Amino acid sequence: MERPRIRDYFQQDLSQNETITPKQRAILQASLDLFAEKGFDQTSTSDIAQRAGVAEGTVYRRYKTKAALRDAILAPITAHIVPILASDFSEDELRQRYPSLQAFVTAIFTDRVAFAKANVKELKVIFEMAAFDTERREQILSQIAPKMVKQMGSVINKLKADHLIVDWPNDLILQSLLSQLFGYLAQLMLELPGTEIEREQAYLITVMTKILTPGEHDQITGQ
Amino acid sequence: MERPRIRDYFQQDLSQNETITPKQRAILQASLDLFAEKGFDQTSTSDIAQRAGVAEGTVYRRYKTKAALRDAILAPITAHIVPILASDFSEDELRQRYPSLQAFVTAIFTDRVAFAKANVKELKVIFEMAAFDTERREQILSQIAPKMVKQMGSVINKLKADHLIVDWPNDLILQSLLSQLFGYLAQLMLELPGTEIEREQAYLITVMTKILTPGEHDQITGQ
DNA sequence: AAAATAAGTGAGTGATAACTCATTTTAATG
DNA sequence: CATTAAAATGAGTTATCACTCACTTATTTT
Repeated sequence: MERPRIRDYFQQDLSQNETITPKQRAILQASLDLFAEKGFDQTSTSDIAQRAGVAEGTVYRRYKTKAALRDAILAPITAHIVPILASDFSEDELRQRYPSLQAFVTAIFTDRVAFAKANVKELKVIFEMAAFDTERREQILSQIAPKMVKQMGSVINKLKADHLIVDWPNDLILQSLLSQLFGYLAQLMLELPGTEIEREQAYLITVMTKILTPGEHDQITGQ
Repeated sequence: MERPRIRDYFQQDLSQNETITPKQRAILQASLDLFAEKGFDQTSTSDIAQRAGVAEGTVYRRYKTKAALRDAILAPITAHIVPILASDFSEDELRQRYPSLQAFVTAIFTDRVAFAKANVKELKVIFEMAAFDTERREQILSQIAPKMVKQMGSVINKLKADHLIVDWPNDLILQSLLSQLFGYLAQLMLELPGTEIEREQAYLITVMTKILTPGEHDQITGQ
């Protein structure tokens, strides 16, 4: 059940361009950890230096500002989170036919959820930025949203054509599915008490299947 | 279509204990606005003073620290948000029978959504606090969660007894419904582009009904 | 191994933000 | 109207934080 970690792509990205020293790597790791724990504003550069075991000046050697450090952390996350969360649909999953919608939904979401679980810190960071920093939100969404809508849109269209799922506008289908997914991820990220993760996961699949299944209540009334 | 505003309870609360001067009221209003616009950390006390049209010292007259000011804002929100979001179920809605589950869900959620729309600023503030301040989150949740679970739990139990909805654990039902609601609220709060609010709202009801409707996919498999 | 380049250091700096307090202004009371 | 109390003021204090730089240590090159 090995899941890819954004962290790995992270290091991969960096070592492509220039060599990265162990101390610089420690700074990035400490920043990610602290941003996820306390949030960006609540983390000082001296906090980062302390956690990374370096002098504060070292933090500023590669990244000229704290904002640049944040962006250096954010970039690989936004770059890799979409391809993994949204891609591979048409290639792998759709090629083979699934016996039921439930089986299909299960196949698609179990490993996405596993991926999310393996990258909780990264998700926390990206959520904070997207939620409370308007500029950052627009930046992140402009990179993520179009690809996501396109990738998943093609899957949805194929399923619609075969009358396997409800005939609703794609953005509405996506919204309800993502709401369920994020609701689940919120539990992981916020470490809410009294949640049995495994049970929730099976339930998540069931609810998503139910939403997608064509049925009697599908006429959307109102304007 | 007048919906209660937390703002009103806010002023009500304050005027009960002591008299509140116009300038102090302006400070609270400015704080709420700025916290919702920029977030707590990004708002300085001088920002607040400027927006409220008072001297910075005046901000500290009633509230000894910035944190105390935050708590004074947070308290009435948490205190009144639950009774309105979760209550009145058994009293009003459940007494009369609804022709369909859809009608019941519609009746319950339309005014909750309207209430949320009328209090977007307050919701933004409470979400920021709950999302990235662990202490505040526990404080807020300990006040909100138990009441919510209890209030809505009783409604769910009655519906279950009549076999009108799925026989799932209450916390799981709540989670999926709240996920949908929050997914919708996120659009309001983040002002995401390209969303037609009215259409989403009708859709929200439909999805919630679909989730609740008993059916064939309701066995939760997996462990 | 000497020279040159890069990496790392930490005391120091300027700016900003939270918070204080002596004084002034406003409101209440006799 | 005079006196007293409360409210408001804003210049000033302290602390913290992002960021700099002259200098030291490590690494690479010749």
